[in-house]
This record gives sequence, C-alpha cells and structure tokens, in this order.
Amino acid sequence: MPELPEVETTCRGIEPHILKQKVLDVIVRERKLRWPVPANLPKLLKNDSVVEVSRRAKYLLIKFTGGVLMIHLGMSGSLRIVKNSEPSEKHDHLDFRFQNGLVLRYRDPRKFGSVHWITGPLDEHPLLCRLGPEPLSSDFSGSTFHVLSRKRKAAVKTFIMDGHVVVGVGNIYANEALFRAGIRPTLAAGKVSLARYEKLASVIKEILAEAIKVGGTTLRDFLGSDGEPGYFTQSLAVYGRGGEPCMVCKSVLKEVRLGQRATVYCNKCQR
DNA sequence: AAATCTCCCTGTAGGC
DNA sequence: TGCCTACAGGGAGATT
Repeated sequence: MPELPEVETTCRGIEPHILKQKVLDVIVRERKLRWPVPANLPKLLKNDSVVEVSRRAKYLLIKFTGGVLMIHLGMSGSLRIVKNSEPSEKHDHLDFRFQNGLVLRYRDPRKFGSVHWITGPLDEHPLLCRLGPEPLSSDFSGSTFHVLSRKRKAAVKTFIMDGHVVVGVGNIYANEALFRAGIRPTLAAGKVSLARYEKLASVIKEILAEAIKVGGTTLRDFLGSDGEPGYFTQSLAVYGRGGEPCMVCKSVLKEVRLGQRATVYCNKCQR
C-alpha cells in the first residue's frame, strides 16, 4: 500500500520517462475512482507536455503547460511505465500515451485513488491547502508535534498520522517509528514531552529516508514504476507482527486497534 | 475544536 | 476444492 516512500519511489521512477514528453492521447477505462475522473481529461491533456514531476504528501503532481495532473494512489494504486504494445489488464483504469512510445499506466484494484486536473494555484486547492509540513523538510521537527499536541487527548499514533499535523506518515511507518522511538502508541498525544517528540520526529525522517532508499515497502502488491518490489518490508520490526516476539527483547508484541487501524507495539520497549 | 464514525472497493485469508 | 464471510486500509466528510 503506497505510503510516502512508495509515492516518492513512483515519482522518481516515472520522471525520466515522461519529462518533456508530449501526450498523444489518454485512455480512460474506468472513471469511478475516489472522485470521478474528469470526463474531458483526454481533451485537456492531448498535445500538452510534461513540465515537471513532483510530490506533495502522497499526491503525485505531474505539471503540464496547461495545468497539473494530481494523482493519489489510494491504498492499492500504482503507476507504471510500459510499452504501448503491452495489453492492459483488469484494473488498469487509465493510460497516458506519450509520443516516445511509452505509456504511463494507472492501476487501482480498490479504486481508493483519485485523479484531479488543477488549473489554479496548488496551495489553494482544497485537498492541499490544509496539509501539514513535509516530514523530510526542515519545516518539520519535534516541536511541530509538541506545539500542535498540547491538550490533545487522542493517542499519539493517531495524532502523528493526521495529515494536518505532518503528511505522509501512514499506518506502517507510524507503527515502525513509534517502536524505534520507544514510545507507546496509546499515550495521549498531549502528554508526550518535547524531548520524546524530537526523538520521534528524527526517527520518522530516518525511517522514511531509509524506505525511499530501498524503493519503499512491498506488502501484497506494491511495485515500483519499473515493476520491481520495494525492499523495506524486510526492515519492518512491528508492523504485521502482532503476537510474534519483539526483535529486541523477545517479549510478545501486542496488537490493538487505534482509530480503526491495526497497531502493534512492544509493551516492554515502548512506554 | 477535537474526537469518532462512515464510507468508498476488491483481493486475500480463514472457516467450513 | 470451492463457497462464504470478515477484514484491511487512506482519508474526506459527516456526526457527535
């Protein structure tokens, strides 16, 4: 399931193939995603060229001369570069065909993803304007957490996954970061000290950077734009390991639910 | 304002 | 083997 490192991996993977390339046409096989795909997308993109490929939170931003194509991968989405002769398969909802003979192909079995066409300023778009800082930027630190969490009673794990606080910390990395920082996920966010939040913020940066370096985390079906899996899966210490021994102290990892999300932690290492 | 709930969707896993 | 059900999960929007 694509989290920030997977989106970043995708971003870096597709850029060299589509930058400065002109769109021949767009094939829309399924419009019904999280939000309907704009009906006039083929018309909008035809003959326009890619100016820049970037990312904000988990949104991929493909800038054209006439606007920005904003793509979210939801939890089962992927974007791959394929040859135009490659037949589409089930759940391949969109094809962006470029003049260089390559196709940017969007697949999303669960249809939790989305595709938007934005013409106005990005920072005024309703889906982007309220987002918190990028976790890997210098705008984010332990004090971001500390300042925003005072008086908040929500569990620290729920709090750090809130995109208005910091973006891109999904369930997998939230579990992993709290383990590495030694913080129990169930603590009230408002009661965690600045020092502990500084540790947590630095661990989040560390984990996300590591995951990006190895191409993200592959669970079930995530593949990079080249079809290769990510290798961070092998570094997961707690996610998906409830009931198994802690890698550090061997005690049995606990699994609970916080905000409808699977939460795994070590009762001994995390306090 | 903050916390909680609901919903979108389908592949997979577990039970029988 | 095959059918059936429960479940996972990002995140916006509604509700409490």
